[in-house]
Amino acid sequence: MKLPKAYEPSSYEPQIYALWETSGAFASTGQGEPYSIVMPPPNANGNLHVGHAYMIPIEDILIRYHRMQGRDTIWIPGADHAGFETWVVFEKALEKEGKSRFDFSREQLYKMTWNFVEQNRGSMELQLRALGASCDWSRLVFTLDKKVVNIVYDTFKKLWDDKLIYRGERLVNYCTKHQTSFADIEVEYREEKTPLYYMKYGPFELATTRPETKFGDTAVAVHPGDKRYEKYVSQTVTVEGVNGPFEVQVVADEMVDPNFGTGVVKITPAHSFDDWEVAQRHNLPMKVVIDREGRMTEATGRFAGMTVMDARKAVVKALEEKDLLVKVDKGYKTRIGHCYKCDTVIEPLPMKQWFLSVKPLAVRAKQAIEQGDIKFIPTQKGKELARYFDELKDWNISRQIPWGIPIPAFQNENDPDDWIFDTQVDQEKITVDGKKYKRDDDTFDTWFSSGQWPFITTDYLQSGDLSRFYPNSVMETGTDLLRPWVARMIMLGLYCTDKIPFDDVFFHGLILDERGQKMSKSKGNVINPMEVIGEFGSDALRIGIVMNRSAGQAQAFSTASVIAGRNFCNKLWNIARFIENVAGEEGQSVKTLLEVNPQTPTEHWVLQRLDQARIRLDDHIANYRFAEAVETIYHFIWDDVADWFVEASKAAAGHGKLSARPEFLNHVLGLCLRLAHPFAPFVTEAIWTITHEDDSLLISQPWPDPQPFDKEKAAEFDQIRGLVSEIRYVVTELPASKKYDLIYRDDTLIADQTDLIKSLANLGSITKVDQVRGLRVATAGREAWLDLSAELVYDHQIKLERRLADTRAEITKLEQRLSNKNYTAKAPASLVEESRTQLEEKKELETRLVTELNVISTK
RNA sequence: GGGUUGUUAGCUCAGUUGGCUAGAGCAUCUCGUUUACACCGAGAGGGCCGGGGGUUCGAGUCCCUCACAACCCACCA
Repeated sequence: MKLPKAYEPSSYEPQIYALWETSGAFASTGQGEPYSIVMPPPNANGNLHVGHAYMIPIEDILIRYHRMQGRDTIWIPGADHAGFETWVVFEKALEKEGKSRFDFSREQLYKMTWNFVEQNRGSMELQLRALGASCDWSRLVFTLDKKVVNIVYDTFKKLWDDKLIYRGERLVNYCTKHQTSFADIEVEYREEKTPLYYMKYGPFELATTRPETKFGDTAVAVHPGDKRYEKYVSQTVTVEGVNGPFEVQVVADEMVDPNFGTGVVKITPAHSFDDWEVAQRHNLPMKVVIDREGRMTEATGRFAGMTVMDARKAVVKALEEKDLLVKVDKGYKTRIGHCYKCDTVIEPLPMKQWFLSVKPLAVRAKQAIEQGDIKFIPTQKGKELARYFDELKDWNISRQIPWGIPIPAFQNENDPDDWIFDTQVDQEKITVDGKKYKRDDDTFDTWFSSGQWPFITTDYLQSGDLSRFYPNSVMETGTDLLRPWVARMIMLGLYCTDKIPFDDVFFHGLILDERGQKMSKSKGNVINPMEVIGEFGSDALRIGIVMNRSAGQAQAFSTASVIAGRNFCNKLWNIARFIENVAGEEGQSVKTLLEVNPQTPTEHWVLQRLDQARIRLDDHIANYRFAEAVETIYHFIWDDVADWFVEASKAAAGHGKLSARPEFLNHVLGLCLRLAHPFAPFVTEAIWTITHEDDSLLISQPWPDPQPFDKEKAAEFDQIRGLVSEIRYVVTELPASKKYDLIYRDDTLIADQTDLIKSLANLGSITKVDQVRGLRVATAGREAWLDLSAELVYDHQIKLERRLADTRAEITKLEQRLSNKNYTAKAPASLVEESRTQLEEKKELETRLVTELNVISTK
């Protein structure tokens, strides 16, 4: 088949992907050393974003590369039920229909959400295909699949039996709109202006931003060293309040800043995280005054039923009326937590939750990190994580949304403290040993189940056929998931399997918009990867996003780089077109890929370059330097293959000479496609399948072996390149209307490669002469002259003079360096030797330049 | 307040354990329609490597310090 003139990604990519998928190329082979990646599961019913457009190519590069290396490779895709995110979307859809979650039972809600997800599912899977993800779709795991739930229950049971699960009342970040608690990391804090009210408070005066919580006060705290209030500590004082007098204890606690406000703090254990801590330390009672709807409770008397904000106004007014308000600082600023979805102010509320005692798990995880059992890229992330394990608090694993894995626990109807583990979560009530139990309606925190992802997806605990892929070779994820996810995978992985879940962790940074701003819907600066693919192609996006980017750094998206990627694909395409044409003219077919040994210097040279590129790619990929790897393949293909090798092959192509042997061109093309395939899978595969008449696929080809080339021969071509570059440099400055001639004497390389040099340097002729004239091609160090008129030579004089000055400056520098005894004594011998050689070369060049200038001036 | 990262060409970024004249892409300038490619070719220009100090024969790279930016954690009653 013939290659069409231009590469149109959109007309090849879908078919190419379908070819791969139907051929079974994505499946593990069962042969060789296992190499595995488990994909961080994208939201099942969402769309991919640019973050995925970075994550997927990286993982795909690793997978394709190792697959070609002959490893037994698997990339397991996943789909996330995305507990909270999906829930919000679903609830909005419900609201549109004029319904609410309160109209349905939990079972109904779960089923409805399931159907909702099913309906909206599929787009992210299509988008993964558009990105070229060579993952094994037959292994796709959904985070609510039965097997996931079963393992999560086993883990919960194991933790339960190990007494690491407990029911505790804790202050939680509670969103009164979503009726759910949040992990600390899910709360968005913002600095805001909020009035600071100074009020009379028994014998004290104190400041608070939340006067409405006054009814929940059970103490006041002062700093232990604060002389002003020393005498009150441990006393009970009577406070006149808006609802009449009440009593509180006075405690001394370090958390109080004696310099802030009046140095006195009212303690409301039920509605403030700090106060909660103080209450724990001093055994203080707790009084709840705000309910889950965000309204004041009966305990607040006449304020009951008011919203928090209304109550605040009403209480302030009441304080004023009772002359208890001293002053108001209206300019006070503080950080207030908001629900990251609906922006409602987060209320700290005490609630019964399931907790996991993380200490024993964290200690083990930290130890593993400190022993270096896991390789982190970038390295600092490991240290960050080790510190995090020190300060990790017990993990609240309950969530109050129906869309998730139900917690398999039941409560005795007659004894609230009697909880049993049971997996019959489809039953609202069960009877065990004659006692009636009621199901807990909470679901697990998403991270509790996804924290087990590496061994769930590989069926490790079930010794399934994928268990050889655990631990995973590498976990590739975003820096933002270091704590919520990676930390948990390590803890739970060690706890459940006694193994670290992955050998390496690679963190990719956030992708910012073109101006370095964080992307957000509200800013309207979100880049849709599918649009980029539509415009430039999938390979272009992959290359553009991987190049100019390093691990763990938040960096801007760059359309220019995507364009570079597109151009690269086009370059590859056209190299293939050229080779196809030559092969066609010569009657050669590309059907078979035979090993073809190099003959000419050009051929030796290109194999040398190819080998060097291969070695560098191996090294870059082994060290997760993807941007450098892309740069390596880009420049090898463009500079070495297109600009030198292909150009050089033209010199002989028209002469029926063998230096442009079509079979060798084909051979090189095949090697290039293989090297480039992990980075630009679509275009390389398109070229492969079009130029090969058999039904082989590039995706399944082996990575190139070391190449047979002769260094000496390759060096000859380097000599030619030097000469050609020099000629081009000189000729560029000359009038462009005509071709120039080269003359030489006693130069076998030039004699042997006349056609090549003539073609590459675009010369009129190359002739051997006895008497030279014109301008010597000075820097290349060959016996060659450009046959120029005296005027042209004279015009070039200035350039030569400048070059001479530069050369002399370099000589001075080198001489200074070498005359420094400290340098010659302390620097490595090889380096000093290098400097010496360099000096020699520069001096030779100087001599040639001087001679040439003398010749010019005497003319 | 604590921590992390960053500050290199007009823009976006590389620069691996300190070592040759600090690189790339895009952009800019000059020349060029040589039948693979104008999504091209040949060539060029452009950098007090954020400021200051130090260690070293040698610093973009290590140390100190300052400035600015981003992010994370904690705290702010």
